[in-house]
Amino acid sequence: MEFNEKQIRILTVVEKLFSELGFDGTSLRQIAKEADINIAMVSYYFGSKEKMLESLIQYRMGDFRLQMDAVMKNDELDYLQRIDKIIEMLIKRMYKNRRIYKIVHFEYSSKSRSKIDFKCYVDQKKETYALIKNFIENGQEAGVYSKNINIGLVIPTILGTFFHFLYNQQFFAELYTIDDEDSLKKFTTTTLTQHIQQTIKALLTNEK
Amino acid sequence: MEFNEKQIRILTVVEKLFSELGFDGTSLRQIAKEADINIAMVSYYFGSKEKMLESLIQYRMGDFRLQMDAVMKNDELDYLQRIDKIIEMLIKRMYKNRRIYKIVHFEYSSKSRSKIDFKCYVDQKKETYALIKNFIENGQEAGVYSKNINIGLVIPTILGTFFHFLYNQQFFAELYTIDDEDSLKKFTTTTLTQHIQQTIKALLTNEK
Amino acid sequence: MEFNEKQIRILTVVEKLFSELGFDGTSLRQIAKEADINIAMVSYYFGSKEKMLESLIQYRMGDFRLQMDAVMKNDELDYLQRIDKIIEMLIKRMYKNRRIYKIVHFEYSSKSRSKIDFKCYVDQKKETYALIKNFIENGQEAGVYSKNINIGLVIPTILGTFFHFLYNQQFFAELYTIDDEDSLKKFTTTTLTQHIQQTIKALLTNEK
Amino acid sequence: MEFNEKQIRILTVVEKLFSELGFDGTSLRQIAKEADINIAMVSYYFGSKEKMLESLIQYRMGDFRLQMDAVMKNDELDYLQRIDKIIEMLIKRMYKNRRIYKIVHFEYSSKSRSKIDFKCYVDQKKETYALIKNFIENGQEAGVYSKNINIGLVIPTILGTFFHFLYNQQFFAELYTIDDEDSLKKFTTTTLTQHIQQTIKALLTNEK
DNA sequence: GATGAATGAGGGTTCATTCAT
DNA sequence: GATGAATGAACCCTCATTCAT
Repeated sequence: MEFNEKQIRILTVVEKLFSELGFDGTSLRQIAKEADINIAMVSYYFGSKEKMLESLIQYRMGDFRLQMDAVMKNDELDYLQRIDKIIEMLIKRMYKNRRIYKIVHFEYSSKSRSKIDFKCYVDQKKETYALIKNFIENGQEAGVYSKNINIGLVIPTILGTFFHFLYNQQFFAELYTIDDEDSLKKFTTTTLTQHIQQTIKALLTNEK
Repeated sequence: MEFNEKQIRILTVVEKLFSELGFDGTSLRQIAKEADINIAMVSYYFGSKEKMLESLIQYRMGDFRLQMDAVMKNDELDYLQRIDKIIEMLIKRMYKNRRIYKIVHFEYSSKSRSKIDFKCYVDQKKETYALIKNFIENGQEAGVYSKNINIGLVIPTILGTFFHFLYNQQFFAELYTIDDEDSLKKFTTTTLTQHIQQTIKALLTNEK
Repeated sequence: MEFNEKQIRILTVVEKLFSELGFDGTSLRQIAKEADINIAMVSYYFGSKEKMLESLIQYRMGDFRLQMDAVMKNDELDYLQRIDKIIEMLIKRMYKNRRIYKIVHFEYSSKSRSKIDFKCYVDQKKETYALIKNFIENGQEAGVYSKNINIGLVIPTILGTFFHFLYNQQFFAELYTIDDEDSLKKFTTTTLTQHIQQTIKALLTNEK
Repeated sequence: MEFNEKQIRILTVVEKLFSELGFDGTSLRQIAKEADINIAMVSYYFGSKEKMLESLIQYRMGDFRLQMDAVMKNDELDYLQRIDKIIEMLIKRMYKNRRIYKIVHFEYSSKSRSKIDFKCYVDQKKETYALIKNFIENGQEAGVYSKNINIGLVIPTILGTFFHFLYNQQFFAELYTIDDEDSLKKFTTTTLTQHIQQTIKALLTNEK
């Protein structure tokens, strides 16, 4: 499905508001006002509020799979360097798309949202899982990674650390003096990324 | 602040609905109906919807600090056994209170909820952080734990892994055949706990 | 009907709030809070909100008739001096009771308030009218006052001028630099009183 | 600001109900029912209950200034005839707009209504005052009117007499056998008007 | 294709009053 | 006699959506 310029303008506003105020906390009036469009446009373009969220997910989740393959098959790097690269890339992706992730995390885990189709999100999760699984298994066969690892839970550790940090940003802001978006981005791409890399490498290479 | 029997009944319903439908997604009428009370009771007892959430947080966050001290000072266990115990306890606590955590995670990270007082939650986070910090530093001084650790990010790794798993439960349900609350609880207290223990221990004891 | 100390305390608060916020604009909660009593006391003591207003009217309108007789029969003063005295007294009375008058003026002229019994107010109006009528007729027989006067409309002129000034106080505040209660009282008892005296005397003594 | 047909229909109902039941005593439901519109229309058209009152004031106070100029500059009439004309016109205007005046008198003098913008009303009052002031001063210079007059209080005397009569209509109904709207109008335009004309002329021409 | 007008439903809150104690 | 707890009804307002144009 293609989106025209106006639809994209709306979706950009929607993403911002949904991530800040939540799906139920955002009204179509706010969206219409902030996007400077008529309120009827929303229903007209997307059908309903729910459908609009689905469109947003689809719009944001579309172009993810491509990047990863490249990294994983890069033969110049060894397995430790490659996991560093993967984590770096995952965090960059999550940071860039943190808004849509927040929306999805919340709505996806709610019983009430059974009407919303999260196929795009789930598909992407499956792909990421498959890629990581394949990568770690190769590392295990190459004798670099420990065999005693619950592969399915590696991604929750990477992503979970990142998002838990993000959702408690106010709390960590004091601890690490993060006071604006720039410092947040910097902390994320340096300190936080390093911590996660360190953690995952320790897990993957630990003997016991 | 003390809560009487009726207030607790309401808060129990509120916790369930808020965690399933979100704060904005839950109406006072739903709460009143499910708790079998008059809708005016909500305002009467708590003042407002926002205050009701604060009361819920206060009610649930009240009795946490006590448990941890005991574990941390248990001299019979060595540092590796103690970190296992701590993680086990943290996960049990989070699992038990997963509903209120979900609510708080979402609302705490929303700009719109600046009116709500999350002091209880933040206080508890601070305490948990202080205890973990103290524990790890002791382990470092004892020469058991590596000195190259970002202590503030250890908790996000523990809690983040757990919650990311939880919020994507539908996804992992297929992977690990989790189909009801019992199997979820079992998986959490065994496989997931073990993974997190393994990860954190690897991180803490890793040389490099 | 007698009122005990607590009832009087309530009625004092009620008079203030009703005159500032109106009957419908004042809630029993506000009254209870300001009078520092339990909210149930209001219904308990007066039966209902409407009955409470009736009690207030009764309480305030009780002791009016006595003062006037004295002035009217004061033989030491001539008819021009006596009308001055009467107007002075009327304005003092109205100023002192301006709050209850405002309430009554509004509610008495409302169709919806047919439930409320304004007997006390009407009785007092009748008496005042009878006294003024008698006084002017005596003045006419004495040849001091003109015979071409609509006696029933003299009181509206006196009271109306006063209340119109009062109800548009904000407007006149600029014109006459009235900025607090003291300056209001001073203006009322001097300039405004003089204007009304001058007007009524001109009317009563005008030949044509 | 222009009002469409439907808005005017609503405002007509609003004026009637507000003047009979008061601002706080009238619910949007009553208005919606009587105007035969959906209750949401009120907020849709005017924004809020308060704004609706402002719109009503604006709607009613819009076209006043024009009439007066004509009368005041009518050179065919002498100063006594002209003050008669002015009073006649003022009373006609007030009678015609008695409802909105009642609403404004009450709400304008209430502390609670500080949110409502009475600019239109105040502006009109200022204009009327300026015109009367100018007219009387001209009469004084022409040697027709006494110089010993508090000009700012002449309008309260004219308007006050009228409104005090109106607000105590129930009382005067007995005295002057006024039992329907026709007899009220007749009394107002004849007897009451004459009384006020007589009073003001006596005041303006009185020597002392 | 796009939109202003309009609406039924429901939102959170406050109301005056009652009743058991 | 006095009061805290409780309630049904109503409050104003906003919601997502529809429909005629």
